Amino acid sequence: MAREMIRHGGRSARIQNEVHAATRALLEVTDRSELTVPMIAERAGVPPSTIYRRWGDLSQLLADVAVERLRPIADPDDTGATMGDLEAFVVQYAEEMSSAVGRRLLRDVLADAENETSATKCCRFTYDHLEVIAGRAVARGEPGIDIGLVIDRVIAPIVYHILFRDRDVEPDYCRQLLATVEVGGLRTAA
Amino acid sequence: MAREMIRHGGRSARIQNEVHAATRALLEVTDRSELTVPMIAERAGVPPSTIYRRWGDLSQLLADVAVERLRPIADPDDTGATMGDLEAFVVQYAEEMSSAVGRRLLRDVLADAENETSATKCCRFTYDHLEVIAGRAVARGEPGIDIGLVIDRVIAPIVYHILFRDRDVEPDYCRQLLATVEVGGLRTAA
DNA sequence: ACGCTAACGCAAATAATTTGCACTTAGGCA
DNA sequence: TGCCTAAGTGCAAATTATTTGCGTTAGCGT
Repeated sequence: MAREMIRHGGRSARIQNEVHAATRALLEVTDRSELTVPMIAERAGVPPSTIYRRWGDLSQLLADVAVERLRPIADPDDTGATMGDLEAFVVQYAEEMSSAVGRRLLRDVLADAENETSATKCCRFTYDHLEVIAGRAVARGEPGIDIGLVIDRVIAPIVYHILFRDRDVEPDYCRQLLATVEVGGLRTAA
Repeated sequence: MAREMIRHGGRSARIQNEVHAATRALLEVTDRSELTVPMIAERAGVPPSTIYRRWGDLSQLLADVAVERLRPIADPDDTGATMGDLEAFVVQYAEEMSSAVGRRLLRDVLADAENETSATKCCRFTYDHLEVIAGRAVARGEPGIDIGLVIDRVIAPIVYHILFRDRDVEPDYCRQLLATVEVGGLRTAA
């Protein structure tokens, strides 16, 4: 039987939690550039070799931790109206991602050269959130939103400016971006 | 005299060139994840300590090399018309950046946690290119282009999709993005 | 040409990463 | 339920990468 056999429970899971927790805790007080695997291992109470075997190297571990932190814990706020939902989501997204912590998470996710699935997962989170908002719109009988258009017009510029630090992404700017998908009643993508 | 005293010529410059060349050469045949500083040092004919002292670590060296490779060697093509210039530039930009090499360069630039100037420099290149095109437009008496708008509407989505790998950025898609800044004769940003 | 010192090369010391082997244990199966 | 098997772990030795002190080389300003 060629079954996959990947362990999820018990010790394995406990170790994953402890390593993740140790990483998060150390990132609070340590610069990313002086964070090391042995440091995390000691704090988590495991030997370094366990971390190397399981995650490969520091950047992959950081990417894994970052993805977990970026994973949404709840659906976007329901404001009762599609544009309200969008605005609430986008403004909060920009605020979180442009913070020092958020920026680091974004970079950790992108830095991980192997396992490009980190980046894919992370952008999936955004897509899923927008899909929930789109679903609500339909349920309410409002015109649906074009998710691809929102990503291109709103999310992408925000992420670009955060990554390249060439301008702030304050709420007003986010609303300006959003306004461009609103014209003509959330029209379909070009 | 509190002059800075940074050396640019002679040996120092030669070493920088050799290390850069060695890095580029090794990246052709080696996966980024198995590239090491001692490897580059040997190929460049310098001791590893020289690299560590000068660049700090591998990711900073890779970022430095990436910035140099992204630095434009010439002004964007002059097609005789503003939209033609823009289209030529954007399509080529997307093609270069979405290749395996381009994607790696982009990530190397962003990965470097210290010295965030790498990212800034790199996005400056794009801005400068657009400024040249904008300057030509004015010189021809055509309406000027809003560089911020082009970045938000065209460059940012392209970069986003390349980094997160959630869709291809083929020429047609680039032209669609460009079309949204063309409506109303290159109108001023929102 | 001369002096000053940034940048270098070397090698020893330190730290990180890899690896073989024995052991533990999650999860499937009887 | 209680075996069985291999995924996952811990340990420690071997390897490899990184840091650092110190003497030397060579830009650059005078």
